[in-house]
Amino acid sequence: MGSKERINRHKENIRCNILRAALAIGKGSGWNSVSMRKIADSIEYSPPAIYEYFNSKEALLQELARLGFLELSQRINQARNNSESDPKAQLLLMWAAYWDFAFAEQHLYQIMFGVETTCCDINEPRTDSQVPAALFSEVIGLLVGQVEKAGEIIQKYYYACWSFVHGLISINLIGSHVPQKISEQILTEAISGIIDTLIAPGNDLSKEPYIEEV
Amino acid sequence: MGSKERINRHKENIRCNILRAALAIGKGSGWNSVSMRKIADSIEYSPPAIYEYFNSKEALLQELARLGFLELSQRINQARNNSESDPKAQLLLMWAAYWDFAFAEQHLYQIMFGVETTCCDINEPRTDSQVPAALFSEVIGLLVGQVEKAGEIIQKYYYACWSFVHGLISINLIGSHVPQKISEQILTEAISGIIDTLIAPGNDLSKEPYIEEV
DNA sequence: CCTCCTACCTTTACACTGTTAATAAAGCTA
DNA sequence: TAGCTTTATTAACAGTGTAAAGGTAGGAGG
Repeated sequence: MGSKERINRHKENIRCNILRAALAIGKGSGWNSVSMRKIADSIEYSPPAIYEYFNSKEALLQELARLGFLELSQRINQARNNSESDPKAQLLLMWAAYWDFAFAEQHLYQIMFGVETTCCDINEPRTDSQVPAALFSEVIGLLVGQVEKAGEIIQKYYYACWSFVHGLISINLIGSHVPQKISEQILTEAISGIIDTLIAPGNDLSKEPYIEEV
Repeated sequence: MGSKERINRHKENIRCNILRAALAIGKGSGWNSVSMRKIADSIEYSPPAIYEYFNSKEALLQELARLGFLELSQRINQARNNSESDPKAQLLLMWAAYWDFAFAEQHLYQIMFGVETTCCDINEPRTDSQVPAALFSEVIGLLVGQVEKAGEIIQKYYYACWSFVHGLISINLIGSHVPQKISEQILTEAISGIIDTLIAPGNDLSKEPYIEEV
């Protein structure tokens, strides 16, 4: 009864080919021109055959985005493990990894965070997309220490860094002719600056208005 | 021959109706479901009639985006004029105006900066979209003063602020459940922080690597 | 006043799109 | 071998952007 596994392997293979084809078309001609028929053409199947593997085009693209988050998380994790144990240095390298991913996989980044794609169905858990946040938060936690309301402080600083990095990436991807070198310089300086305000002694974070209400 | 003007007025009116209809549909059901036929239905014309006024659907949406940039620029300008003449206070209010616009006109903001829409044709000048940058740069220039390489410093700080604000807005629009109050707090603190590093005495900006090469 | 011409608009049509229903073929199970 | 399940196909539907052809009304010139 090994045939069952062979068939499963075969199906998995087709599924993978579909994803690969979609990604290739997206990279080559933009996500707008990705169509079920073109994918079908590419894998030499009829268009409805794809629906055996994905419920809809939207689901297919979401799966691609999910794989993107997997890869992104891996890169961030790797950046952390490859560096010394100083949390600030770790954070800088992790954000650099995020940055590098966004440009190495521009098209994946677009469906992961593109306005039109992601904002629609927030019903489902989307756990994979939350892994990066967890990774960063953990390291930020090392800097914050065991203070009161640490969770909220961590969240706040994570969002601050993420906003900055994501914004800088978006602006670069849109094509606003900022030299990449300058962007990278802005990136490291800003992240470094945010972290410094975080670990500055005497910076009583608990004085923030929204935390005040105990 | 005043009829010529009446006709022109009439045409301008139809053109305006088309834009209004497109915006209404976009606001109501998302930009993906905006179609020439629905617009035509809404203004009670046949679909090809729209092509008398806009060369393509893309051009129509781009015109909407252009109007968005006009409105945005107006708001930023107003924020500056309504405030005292302290450049830092001005900048904070101007970015607040940018922020408010993004949420008051979420859908406009999406076509103005949506990944898929904007990144395609950068051939044309897109002058209207560059007005905000000019407005901010002017005020940043007041803080920088008449130092060497002022232009590059201004550009750098403008991009730093813009990235941050745009990133925070994007993340909020995507729907990542950050309480808006916290976002606004992050916003003002970060912008204020960036400006402070800018006007900090002894902060020799000309020491930056990319400026060094005289 | 009549003709012509131009601008505007509609109908029709084409080549696409995502997706579904009906159908055929192939392979495993009994 | 008979039947059932799985997998793929063809045909079709509703919708998309857009181009070409046709008509119709209103102003211009005789």
